Amino acid sequence: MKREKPPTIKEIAKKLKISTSTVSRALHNHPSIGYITTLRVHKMAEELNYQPNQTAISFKQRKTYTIGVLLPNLSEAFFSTAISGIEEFAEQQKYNVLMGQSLDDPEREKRVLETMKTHRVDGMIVSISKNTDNYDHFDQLKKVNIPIVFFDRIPEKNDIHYTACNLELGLINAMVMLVKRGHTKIALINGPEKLLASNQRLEAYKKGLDENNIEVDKRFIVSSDLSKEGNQKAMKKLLALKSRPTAVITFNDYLALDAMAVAKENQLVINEDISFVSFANLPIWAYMDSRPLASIEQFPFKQGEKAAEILFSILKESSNEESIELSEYQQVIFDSELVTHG
Amino acid sequence: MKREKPPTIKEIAKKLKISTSTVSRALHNHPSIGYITTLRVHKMAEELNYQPNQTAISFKQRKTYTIGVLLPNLSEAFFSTAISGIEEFAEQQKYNVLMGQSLDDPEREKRVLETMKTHRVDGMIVSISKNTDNYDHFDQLKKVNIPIVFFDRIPEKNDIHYTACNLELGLINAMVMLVKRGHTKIALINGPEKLLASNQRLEAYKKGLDENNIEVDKRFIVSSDLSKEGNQKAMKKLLALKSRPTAVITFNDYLALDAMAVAKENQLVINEDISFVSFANLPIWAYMDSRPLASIEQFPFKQGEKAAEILFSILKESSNEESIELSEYQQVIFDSELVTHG
DNA sequence: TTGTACGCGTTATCAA
DNA sequence: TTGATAACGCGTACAA
Repeated sequence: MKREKPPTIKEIAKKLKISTSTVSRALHNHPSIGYITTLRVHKMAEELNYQPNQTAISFKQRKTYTIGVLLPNLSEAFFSTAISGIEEFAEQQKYNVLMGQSLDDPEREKRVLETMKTHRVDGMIVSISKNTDNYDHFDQLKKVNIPIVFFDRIPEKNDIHYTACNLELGLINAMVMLVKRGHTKIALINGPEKLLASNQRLEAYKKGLDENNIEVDKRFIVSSDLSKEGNQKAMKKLLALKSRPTAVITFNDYLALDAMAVAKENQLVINEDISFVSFANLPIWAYMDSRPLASIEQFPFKQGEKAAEILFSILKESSNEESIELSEYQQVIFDSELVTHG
Repeated sequence: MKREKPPTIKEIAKKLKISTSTVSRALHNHPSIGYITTLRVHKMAEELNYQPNQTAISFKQRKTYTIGVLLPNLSEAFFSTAISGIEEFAEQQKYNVLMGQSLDDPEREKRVLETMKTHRVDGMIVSISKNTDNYDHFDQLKKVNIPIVFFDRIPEKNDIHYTACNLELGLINAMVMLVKRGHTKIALINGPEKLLASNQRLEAYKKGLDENNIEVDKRFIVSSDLSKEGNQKAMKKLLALKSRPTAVITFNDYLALDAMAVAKENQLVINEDISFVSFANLPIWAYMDSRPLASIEQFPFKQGEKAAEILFSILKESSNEESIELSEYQQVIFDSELVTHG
């Protein structure tokens, strides 16, 4: 069984004894082609099961109708939700999605970016790995005119497009709720200090305390590398304090899970002896018995969708060759929302 | 700011006053090219920041070094875990992953498949939507020589490559465990009847009962459309029986969550008044208080990885033009494993 | 060891 | 309304 090549416009042309250019135009319903010819071409195309060779088109048009999405980890709920939103948007625009994960390894991130670049994706959506501190490889893409929209985990730069989530509002609402319930000893288990996301949480935390006229107690601020062991260690550190916190805000849901487990081991009753609030990345608290009082929702789906929207607006604009590089950087910040788990 | 075209071998050739073929060969370290020339070419390529235009190569070689992955839903843990495994394997092979989701809509499935076909992916990994009952569009791909490896949700045909998971072993082990604990009234909340996966579960369930010398009681077999309401309704139906089951096996973890919630509403204590076993798709039981006694693990990551492995073995083989279509269909079935949640 | 010439499938320009 | 031809970037058979 020989591998037969898919039909081309050339074949259609030959069978119909017309030129390839006529076929091409007929297939695109070009007005200059006669009605009958157009009809005959379409019929023959149907008959031969013709499909345009996208690789040839991409090559010629310098456009692949493909966007690249590079995320730290596809199996994390937060990111897989986001990618679902991105895919939906892209599908509507008849674009394809090329996917890669960095696994939080900067080297892998660079490699994946490289292959996406050589594959000539039209644009990219990127959430940077938590260990990335050098953004040169991203600038490289800019040079070859591949726009990037950063998503959620963004570099600390101004000359970029991005979507992100402002954690402040949600966190401050959380604190107001905690204070209303009588909590004053509110701790924070944060992520790695070098992470931008950690900084944001810390700042918001301090601001929240301030707005509620609570002094910052440094012992209540601990951090974890986000490994299970790190999480447990951080929580244990808090529980070892003479004056224990009565409420704990955690960097994310996974951390909350680990911290709550440690609390339970210490015979503490969740949401009685000690309350939790976490930054959301799990969708299933509603089913769980021990759960945080509330989560601070960051809307991965909406964020992903928006990132895609921004990217496509850039792509469209740059194909109207007139106005290149005219628009400013698009930076959309969603407000986090407090979701209580009654 | 003009969009400058990326450098090509032509440019390198011109600057070095040699021919493009020499450049091409030098870049591939062809032995026939002199050492010095090779060196000069590499240096110039470096200098100009040359990168081969993959779209041109794909076009010429009729090979895109891209595989397509089409899954029902990227935001479901089971599938996002799988895709993580697939991506890892593909990355090792320097392949790209084009991703799409059907959202269980056969029309969307068809559309996505179509665009992947026109984009000339080298091969595909597909988990079919639960509403798909016509496989013509998959056969189309076969015709144009794009191999497909089906994954987990596979069509009922023999002439395909696939990886899947045999649920029987895990389920029978589950039943043995249940019987050992004194259960004889074991119910099954199954998925939609037309789903292959439901059939498999039902067959395994019957076999499991048989091996334990328990009669099949039809009232103990109910099914759900897998919506939250459907799940609750199914569980309520079981609880409404005069002679209630003492153990319930559920189609998947989500169903177990809903069913357990209903049980709790009825003042039943999980794993005392009524026990659960589910087919696994959630990774976080360890953290939950109410959880099934055990889950039947289906290894999405391993399955995904294996599917990728099979696909690449096919791709490699078909590039050794000698032996086309020689090999048989590769069909790998993993055994499910019972994982207890002590 | 290197260069010339061609073709992959499509679209665009120019000519008829 | 249609056709001939060039071009996109690369690899390669053939020639030198």
